[in-house]
Amino acid sequence: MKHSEIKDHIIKTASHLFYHKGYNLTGINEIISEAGIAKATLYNHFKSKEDICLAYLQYKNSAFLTKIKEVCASKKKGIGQVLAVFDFLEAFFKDKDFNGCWCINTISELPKENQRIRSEIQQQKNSLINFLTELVGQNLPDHSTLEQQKLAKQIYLLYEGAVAESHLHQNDWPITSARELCNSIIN
Amino acid sequence: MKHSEIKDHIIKTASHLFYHKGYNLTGINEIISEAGIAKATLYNHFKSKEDICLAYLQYKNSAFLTKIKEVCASKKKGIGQVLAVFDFLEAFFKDKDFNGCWCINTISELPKENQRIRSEIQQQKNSLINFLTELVGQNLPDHSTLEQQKLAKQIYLLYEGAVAESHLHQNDWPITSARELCNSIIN
Amino acid sequence: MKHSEIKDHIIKTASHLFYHKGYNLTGINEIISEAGIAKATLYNHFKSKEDICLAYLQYKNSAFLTKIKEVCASKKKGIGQVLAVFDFLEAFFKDKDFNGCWCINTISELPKENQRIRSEIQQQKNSLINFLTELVGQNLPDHSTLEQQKLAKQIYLLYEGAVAESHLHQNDWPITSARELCNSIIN
Amino acid sequence: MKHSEIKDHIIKTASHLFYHKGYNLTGINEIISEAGIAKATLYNHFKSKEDICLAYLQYKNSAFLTKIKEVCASKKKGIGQVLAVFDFLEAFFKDKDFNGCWCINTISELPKENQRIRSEIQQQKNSLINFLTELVGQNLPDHSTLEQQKLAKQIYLLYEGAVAESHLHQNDWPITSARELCNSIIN
DNA sequence: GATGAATGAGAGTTCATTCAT
DNA sequence: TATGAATGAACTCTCATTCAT
Repeated sequence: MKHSEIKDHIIKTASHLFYHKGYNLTGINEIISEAGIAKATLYNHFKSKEDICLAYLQYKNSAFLTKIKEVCASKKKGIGQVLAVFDFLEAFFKDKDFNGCWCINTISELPKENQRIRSEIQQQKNSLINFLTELVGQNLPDHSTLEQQKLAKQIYLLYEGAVAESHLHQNDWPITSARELCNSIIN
Repeated sequence: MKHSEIKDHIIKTASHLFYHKGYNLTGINEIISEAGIAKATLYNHFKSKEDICLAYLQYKNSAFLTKIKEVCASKKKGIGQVLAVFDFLEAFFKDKDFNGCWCINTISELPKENQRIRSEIQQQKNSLINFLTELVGQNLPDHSTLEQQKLAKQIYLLYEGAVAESHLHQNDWPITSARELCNSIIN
Repeated sequence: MKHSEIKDHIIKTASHLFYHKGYNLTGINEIISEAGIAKATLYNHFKSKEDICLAYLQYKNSAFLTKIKEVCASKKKGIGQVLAVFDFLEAFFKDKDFNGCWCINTISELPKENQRIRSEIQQQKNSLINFLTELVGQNLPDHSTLEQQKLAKQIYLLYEGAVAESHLHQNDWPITSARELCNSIIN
Repeated sequence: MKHSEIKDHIIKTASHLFYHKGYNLTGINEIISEAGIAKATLYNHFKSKEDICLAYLQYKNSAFLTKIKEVCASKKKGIGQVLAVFDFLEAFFKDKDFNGCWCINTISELPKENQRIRSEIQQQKNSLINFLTELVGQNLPDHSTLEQQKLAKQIYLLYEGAVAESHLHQNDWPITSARELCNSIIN
C-alpha cells in the first residue's frame, strides 16, 4: 500500500467508527485494530486523534456534498430540484449507515475551546448554505437575490432540523414534515 | 443539609458541568470537587454516573418547560403566543448559560445501546411537541385538529433547528429565520 | 426484637452470605440490606466486620458439631458410628446449602497476620479431632489409646480431604473413597 | 527486556503476591509497584486481573508437577516412588515459601459464577490424579487397573488433606499421618 | 439504642501519546 | 517508514467505618 492509500484507509476506518460510536467513545486502539495497522503507523500519518477527527469530518462532508448535488442534479429543473434535498435526506435516512449529522454529533463531544474543529464544522455548514443558495438561485429565479438568500437559510434550517429529529425519533416524519413546509414556501 | 437538598445540589452542580463541558468530558471527580462532597457521598445518592445524567436531563427539561410556558402565557392570546416560543429562544440564546440543546448534546455522546437515556430524551421531545400542539390548539382555533397537529410538528422542527443552528453558528439568525418562517405559516 | 435477637439475626444473615459468597466478596451493605437493619445498628452489635466473621465461624461450627454428633449417635454402636461421619458428610454434600468448609474458605481470604481468626479456626479443627478421638475411643475399644489417637487423626484427614474435594469437583466420589479407606483401616 | 520476559516477570511477581497475600487482597497497584512497571504496561500484557490469576495458577501447577515428578523419579522403583509424594510434600511444607494449595486458596476467593478459573483448577487437580494413577500403575503392578485407580484417588485425597491441614495447623503431623496411612494401603 | 448520611482510601480499568528499535 | 512495548493520568465505582442526630 502506498503512503496516501494507508492514510485513506485510516480515514475510512476511523470515520466509520467515529460516526457510529462517537468520537470520544472510539479509542485509538479500536481504530488501529480495525484498520490492521500498528499504533505508531497511525501516528506517523496523523499528529493526534484530533487530526483524524478533522480528516473524518472533511471526508464525510465531501462525500455528502457530492451525493446531494448528484441527487438534485438528477431532477428536472425547478421546484423539484429544491425539494430534492429532502429526497436525498429520505434516502440517507433509510440507509443502514445513517446516524444523524456528523457535525452535530461531533461538536457535542468537544470542549468549547476547540476552535479548530468548531470552525471546520461551521465552514461545512456554510458550504451547505452556499449550495442551497445556488440551488434556490438556479431554480427559483423569480425571487429577488435577497429573498433567495432568506429562502436558502430557511431550507437549511428545515434540513438540519429534519436530519436531527429523524435521527432522534428514529422516524422519517420530520423529513416529510420539513419537505411539506419547504414546498409551501417555495410555491 | 437535608438528604434531598444534597441530591439537588449534586444535580445542579452536575447539570452545569454536563451542559457546558459535555457528559463524557465531565468526570465524577470534577462533580464532587465542584460540589464539595466526597466521592462515596455522591454514590450514596446516585447509583451511577448514568443516573446522574438522567437526573440532569430531567432537571433541564423541567426548568425548560416551566420557563417556555411562562413566556408564552405572558403574551396576549393569538398568534403572538405561538411566536413566543421564538421569543423565549431568543432570550435563551442570549443568556450566557446557553449551550444548545442538552438532549442533542447528550445523545451524541452515548452509545446506541443506551436505551434508558435515549427514551428519556425522546419523551422530552414528545412533551415539547405536546406543548406546542396545545399552544397551537388554543391560539389557532380556526384550523382543523389535523392541521393543528401538522403545524405543531413544523414549529417543533423550526424550533429544534433554530436551537441547534444558533448554537453552532453562535449567531441568532437561525432564530430570526425560524420565527419568520413560523409567522408565515400560521397566518 | 430484643437486643440478642437482632444479634442472632445479623449472624445468621451474615453467615449465609459469607459462606456462599465469601468473606471479602460480601460487603457490609449487603449484610444490612439483607438483614433489613441500619448500618449503625450493625456496628452497635459488632465492633467490626472481623467480629462478625468470628461469630459466623462459631455459629457454623456449633451447628456442625451438634449435627454430626447427632448423626453418629443415631447409629448402632461400633464401626458404624465411626463411618457415620461420612454419612453425615454425604448428606451435607447433597444439601443445597453445601459450599465446602467455612474454615478453609475463610482462612484463604485472610492475611497471614490475622491471628485472631486463624486461632479460632485451629480451635474448631481441634474440637473436631477431639470429637473423632472420643468417637474412636467409644467404638473401637480394642485399640490402644495411642492407636486410637492416630486413627482419629487419619479419619480427620480423610474427612477434611473429602469435604474439600467433593466441593472442588462437585462430586461425591471423594466422600465414597474416603469412607472406604476409613472402613479398611478400622477393621 | 523482551515481551515474553516482561510477561514472565509479571507472572512471577503476581504469583508470589497472590499465593502469599491472597488474590483479592493483592491489588493491581501492588503488583505493578513490586514489578516496577506502569499500570498500562501490565494491561498491555494481560486483559484483566482474572487473566493474571489464570497465568498464576498455571505457573504454579507447572512448577509443581515438574518438581513432584522429579522427586518421585529420584527414588528407587516400587513403593518408595509412591510414598515419595509425601516426601515431596514434607520438603514443600518446610520451604519458607509454603502457603498451602494455590487452588484451594484461590477457589475460596472467587464467586461461584467464575467458571473459567474453577475449571482450570479442576483440570489441575485431575492432572494430579492422572499423575498419581500413572505412578501407582508403574510401581504397584500387582494390583488390577481398577484397584490402581481407586488407590490413586485415595492417595490423592490423603495428599490434599495433608496439604491443607499442615498449612492450617502449621505443623507437619498431617503429612506424617497421611504418609503412614498411604503406606498401610499400598503394602 | 437506633439511624442514615458522609467519608478517605483504594479498587480495577482505559486513555491518547511517545520512544527506542 | 513501520513497529509494538511502555507510560502517566484519568476514568467510574466500592470499601469498611464513623458520627451527629
